[in-house]
Amino acid sequence: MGATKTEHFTDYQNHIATLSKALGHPARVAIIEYLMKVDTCICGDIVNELPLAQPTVSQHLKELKNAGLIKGNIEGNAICYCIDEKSMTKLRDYFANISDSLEKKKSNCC
Amino acid sequence: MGATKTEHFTDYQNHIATLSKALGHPARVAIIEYLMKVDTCICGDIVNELPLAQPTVSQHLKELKNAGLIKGNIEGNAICYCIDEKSMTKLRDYFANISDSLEKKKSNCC
DNA sequence: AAACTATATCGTAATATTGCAATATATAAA
DNA sequence: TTTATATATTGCAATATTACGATATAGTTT
Repeated sequence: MGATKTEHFTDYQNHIATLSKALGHPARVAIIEYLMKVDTCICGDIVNELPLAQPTVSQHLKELKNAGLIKGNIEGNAICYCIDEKSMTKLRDYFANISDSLEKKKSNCC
Repeated sequence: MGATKTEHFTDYQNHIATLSKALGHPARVAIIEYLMKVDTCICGDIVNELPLAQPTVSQHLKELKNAGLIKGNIEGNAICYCIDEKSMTKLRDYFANISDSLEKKKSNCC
């Protein structure tokens, strides 16, 4: 026990969970917001933007990358991280679909 | 160490993280999908829909409720859970905003 | 009241996450 | 080549999450 029983759920459910989980930490939300703000993906200095030590930031970046939310390219001395548009589209579509369905239903029982 | 340093981040970042984290487990994604499917919120039997023991499901429901993703009303013997529309709207808006901004930028450096 | 049903809580074991100091790696600049 | 800079990895302690058996709670039915 202790480990998530991923094998009992569908690939889609696991995928949405993986993407959501990656954003389930304020530091990682902050990283995404910083990547949005800088506009370009040529960006070092993510560490200086966050109130966390360098190894901790590196670890959060790795998790975002593993989940597929960001991409990273080696760019000389620094590394160029940027948001993976596809994953954001996937999340947008998922929640848009739920939101739209709820609006149509208007089952106001709660 | 070990605990998330929420105090260093904005309320908004923490809120998005809380909502995302709640969906960061396939069982909780499955619960949301079930609540969408049944259409009405008069629904017991969530336990029978999931491949997990009753206490585990109860715990997942509690987490979804704490995060504000679902609401629960006592309905006689059973409990009526349903999706909290506001939180889904919030997530939709958040990801729609990111997705739209990325499309406009088209900074195809990665 | 007693039995049944649905959900919650407690206690606990297994596992995962968070955070950071120390250290490694790799490119750039001098 | 040495030094500086940026990022990654390792190792470890503190804390959180996941899962479930046992048990509690609360309403329903008989």
